[in-house]
Amino acid sequence: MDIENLLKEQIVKSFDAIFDIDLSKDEIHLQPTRKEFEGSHTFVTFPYGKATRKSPEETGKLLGAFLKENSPEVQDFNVVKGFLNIVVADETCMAVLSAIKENPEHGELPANGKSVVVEYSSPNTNKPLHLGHLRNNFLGYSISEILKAAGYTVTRVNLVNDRGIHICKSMLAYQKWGKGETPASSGIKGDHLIGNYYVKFDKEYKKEIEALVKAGMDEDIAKKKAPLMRSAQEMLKKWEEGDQEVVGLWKQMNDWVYEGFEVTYKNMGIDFDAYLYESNTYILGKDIVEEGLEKKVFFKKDNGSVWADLSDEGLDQKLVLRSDGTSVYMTQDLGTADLKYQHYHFDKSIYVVGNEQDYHFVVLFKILRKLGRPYAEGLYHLSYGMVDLPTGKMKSREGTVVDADELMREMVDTAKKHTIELGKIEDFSQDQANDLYHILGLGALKYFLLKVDPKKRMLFDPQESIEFQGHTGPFIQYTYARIAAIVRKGHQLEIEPDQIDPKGISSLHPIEKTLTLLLHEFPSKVKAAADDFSPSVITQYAYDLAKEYNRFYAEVSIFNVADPKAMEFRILLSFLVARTLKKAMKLLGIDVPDRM
RNA sequence: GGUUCCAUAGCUCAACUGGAUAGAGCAACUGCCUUCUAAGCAGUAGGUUACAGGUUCGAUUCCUGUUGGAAUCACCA
Repeated sequence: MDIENLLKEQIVKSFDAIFDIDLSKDEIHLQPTRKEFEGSHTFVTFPYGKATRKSPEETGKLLGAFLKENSPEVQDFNVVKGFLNIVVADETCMAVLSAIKENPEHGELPANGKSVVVEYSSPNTNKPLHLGHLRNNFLGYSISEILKAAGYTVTRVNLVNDRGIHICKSMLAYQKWGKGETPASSGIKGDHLIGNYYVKFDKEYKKEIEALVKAGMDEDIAKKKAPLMRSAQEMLKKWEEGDQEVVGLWKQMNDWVYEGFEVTYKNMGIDFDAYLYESNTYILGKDIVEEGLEKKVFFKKDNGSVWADLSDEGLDQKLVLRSDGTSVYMTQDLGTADLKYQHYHFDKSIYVVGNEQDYHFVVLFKILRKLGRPYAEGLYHLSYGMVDLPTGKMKSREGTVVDADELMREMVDTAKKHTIELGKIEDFSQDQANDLYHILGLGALKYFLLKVDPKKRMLFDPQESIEFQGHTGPFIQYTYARIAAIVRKGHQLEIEPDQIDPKGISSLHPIEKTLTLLLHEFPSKVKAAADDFSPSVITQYAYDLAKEYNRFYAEVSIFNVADPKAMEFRILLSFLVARTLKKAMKLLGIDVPDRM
């Protein structure tokens, strides 16, 4: 049963009966009633004035009266100007709650037989993960969970960027200045150790450029001629030729990085179904370049470089293969797209990549369409905004980044501090306490990064840090823990939620009704989040639900009521709110604690 | 300079895709713990939705222009 759908049907019938106007259900649009008015669903009558030949207000009144008379689900109505506010019947809400209780999979949509590949994280192996990566990872993980709940089969792929000039920069710096340092010898986590050398390279490289410019060289030329850059390029060439020493160093350093990443991913609670490595995929696109030349999608310039001409689509020309025959980013991505399709036969393929690469993906998708790839329509760039600091953009090379490991540690520390101050878990073991700090700290961080619309850039102020009060992860976790306490107390009284029948209460408190209808909305929120690829739909929903529950908690007594049916109803309602909050948070990759 | 995106309370964000008096949180101020967890609840204050036009019953939302900001336009990724 879907109340909104049902009301739409009733409204269609009413239009037919009263005005002899034939509407389809899809034309009817309902919106939530603003809380200053009575009711839950609102139908706007302004657009129908011409057809009904009545004022919007009169139209609303006629419709409302008809609904109240003929629909058992409509208990009452009121009309304000052109707004018809509908009050859903108590019995309907009880039936709704009963149905939700009976369905442990409430909020999980039936399997739709479609598969989707979600690519996210995709780190470079030359530096540790930072705040920007956190947004990427949390988004990718969450959207995967949401798509699963929406009925898709999901494969999560991490395409590791493990080769290229930037990797050689770290390698070169290590070779020159590393003195055989290892994670073991220095006590530095592998990814951080490598990152240090990437920064070192940039510092020395800049010195070289400066010196050359001072000697009278043009800056652009100096950037290319600087000895360090030339050495790095030479190293890349050796790597591509399979030079043993270079490849050996590359393997060694990448292994250190992977050890570091593994720890970070584990802390984040992020994982993948498959890994792809660019060192394996970078050659793949070359066949497609040939194919594109045959199909006249690409053309070759005199120097041998290959280009896609997209000027007929309002874009310019784009390089797909260098004149020396080596591949560029675009070449690889063409090849990897095919590879993914061969492996997974996806209906949709999502790329979770920052919006600085918008243009790249526009071009990539257009080319694949021109090449007649059957999967081209299912490609989607989930383009998310950058995370800015108050000081501006983060730059790894300049060391002005918020490090992921450090930030997570700080969040957990802050959670610990808050928890100890409140002193509610003094009977916890050390392990239990540490688990809780982790759940809360990561919950705060994930919620903070996911609550903003992915498309928008957002600001992170490390000074003010992340809140644990108000519109936050811990607020929702707290609400869950509160309800867990209620359920425990119910258990002591031998009242078990799954044995409660919510029907047959004499009347419902308005907040009980609101909560029930909110629970009822969960599946449609999951669908909306999946359709928009937007976890923020879920964060907002979880917040609204938790907020409303806390209002209920403050206003209504659960165990201190005369009517045992009313008490049971409230326990069941609480239980189902908790169940739904837990599910919603799971879609965000956030755990909830039983106590906090 | 071309293209794309953005601009909402002091700050961080919403606004169900064109609907009611634009909502939350933080920060400030007032109340509420002898009763189920105060990481909570209730309230006060805070707005010319960057600016100027236009479209219509109705605009934060759509169109045009202006101002300010970001990204991108590499034989980098």
